[in-house]
Amino acid sequence: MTRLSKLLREMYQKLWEAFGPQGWWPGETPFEVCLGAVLTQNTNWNNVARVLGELKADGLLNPRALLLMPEAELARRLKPVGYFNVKARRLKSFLAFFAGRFQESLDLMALSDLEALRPALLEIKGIGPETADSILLYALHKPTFVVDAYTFRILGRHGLVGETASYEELRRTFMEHLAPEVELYQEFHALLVRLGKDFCRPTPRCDGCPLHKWP
DNA sequence: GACCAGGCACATC
DNA sequence: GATGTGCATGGT
Repeated sequence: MTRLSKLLREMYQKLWEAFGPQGWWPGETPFEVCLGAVLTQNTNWNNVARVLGELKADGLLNPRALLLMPEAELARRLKPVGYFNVKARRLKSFLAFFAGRFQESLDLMALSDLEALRPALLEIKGIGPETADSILLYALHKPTFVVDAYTFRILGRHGLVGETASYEELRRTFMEHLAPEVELYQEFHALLVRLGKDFCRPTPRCDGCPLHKWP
């Protein structure tokens, strides 16, 4: 067992003991998870939940309705999440990809393997590495690790990776040192976000942090 | 009123 | 490859 795999397991253990299961991703259907992944880009989840709730209440939280909706109307509905023009365009490009290749069926999409689907998702304008990995891990249950701003900050501050590490370096760090288990990856990422929100802020709040002065 | 939030594309050096 | 900029609302 390498040093890193030991540290990562230890970190996961401490977070689990401190916070318990996070039950991610919030969302009733895989499709809703995909939309949330795009809408939450650089945005507070509360704003996303509001917009998704409004779409759901109006019966519009499905591929067909959103494909038919004019982009300008979609943008108007996305206002609370910020970047609404950009995100309307990004959702439209995701929907087009999805309808074109999988006939609106996430079940078919889930049949594709990770190695084929990840590059395909990354081809879509507006789907970067974090959004692609979120869709793969939480909507399609593929064992890929999601790296986000909190992951960079937490691993950097605790000296597990260099300050200049790239997205792929961090993703590889997790995937090469942990068993490729979907549930483990889901909980670990969610726990890192929880830690980031509660303690590992841009200005740290170390008082009470379960990883204080660790390792 | 500043700072922050579960990024990404694109231009430029 | 690294670095800078635009995109924008809502909570603290």
